Amino acid sequence: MMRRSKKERQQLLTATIKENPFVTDEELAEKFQVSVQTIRLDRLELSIPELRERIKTVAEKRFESEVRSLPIDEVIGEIIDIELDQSAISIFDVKEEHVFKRNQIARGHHVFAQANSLAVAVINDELALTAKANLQFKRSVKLHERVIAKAKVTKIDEKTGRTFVEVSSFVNNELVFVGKFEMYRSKNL
Amino acid sequence: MMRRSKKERQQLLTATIKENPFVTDEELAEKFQVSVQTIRLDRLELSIPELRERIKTVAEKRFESEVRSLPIDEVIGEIIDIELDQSAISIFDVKEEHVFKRNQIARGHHVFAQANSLAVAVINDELALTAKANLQFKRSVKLHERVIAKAKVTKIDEKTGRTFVEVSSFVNNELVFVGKFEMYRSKNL
DNA sequence: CGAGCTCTTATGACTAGGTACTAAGAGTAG
DNA sequence: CTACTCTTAGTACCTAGTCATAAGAGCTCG
Repeated sequence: MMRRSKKERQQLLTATIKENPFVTDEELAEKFQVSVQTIRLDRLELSIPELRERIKTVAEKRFESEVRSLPIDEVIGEIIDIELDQSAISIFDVKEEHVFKRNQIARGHHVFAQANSLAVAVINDELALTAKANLQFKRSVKLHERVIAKAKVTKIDEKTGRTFVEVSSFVNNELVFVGKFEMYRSKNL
Repeated sequence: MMRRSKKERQQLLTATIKENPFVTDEELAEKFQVSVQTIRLDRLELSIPELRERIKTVAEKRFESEVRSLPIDEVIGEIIDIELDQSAISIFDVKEEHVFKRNQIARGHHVFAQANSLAVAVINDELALTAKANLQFKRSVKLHERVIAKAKVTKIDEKTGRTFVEVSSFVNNELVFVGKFEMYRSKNL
């Protein structure tokens, strides 16, 4: 890489670090064919923190998002009340990561996921899977709204164990979603 | 925290670091009421790397998963073919994070999410939302399986713009999921 | 032409959070 | 009593920096 003007170098520097925060001053000096000191002055001017600070920031963000995405692994939304094989209630706060950037409307699959995982959770069995579902998205859910999903077990087929769950989701008492789920369970009752 | 035996301390040490990799030897020494050297000997014995290495690892993992979770923000699964307002195909590889730990079966909402986001994507409009959906989970999808979802636009209501999309998902040519979506779009045609 | 300016490079002292190694003391078991 | 484990201490060294100071090169303005 040939030598460039200060301005040009600093622009490239910013871009380079943004793309790969794991790069050291020495590597950058090599890349831009300037001294390490120059790179440090550049970072100072551009308020770019040192390597270890950058790495730490990246790691911390991962740790934060880890916590956030962990419940996704089990139940979407927080279950606040449950009576197995009868009913359950969960709440789900719509955050930035759940909406379309363009219009701040929650993606359908998140609303569905809350309802679906509540339908799974309400079933008193180790294995519960969704067999069929009938969904109606009544109105769109927006960023920062709190969705309260209420599941009610409407019928359990005594022979097959097929369980029918109806989930209604509300935002401020307004119905936003209704889902009828037919659930499969491993053990018969 | 009172002093414990070496074994006990090392177990707690492992747990502590696992829970919070950002802790320094000095903080650990304080916590366990031993010298910093003892902590270092412990880490050596337990093959626990130093703070900066730990942080780096966390950061690197985030960087890897960044790439993986980025498309999640837009479309679940990778779109490999699309003809707007006609049809679309996407593939979705089922990974650890998509399955129930207990039985390695993919959670329904991931299969739904792939289909739903494909239904959204196929629509030639800035704003497309799911109004209704009818789902059938034909058989369970397991870890490491590759789901190929095919969406077909079956009808577009010329007045309202309501668009009907049928999505069929396959694993090795075997039908695993069918979804009928009624989609809402902002602009009439 | 020289003074002042920016830019670059160098140097030295210091920092955090370590590694690697040596040494020494306390307590315990055989 | 000796041998061993465990713990603590201290030293030299490392990386990837910070901060401050100094000096030289190249340009521009009067």
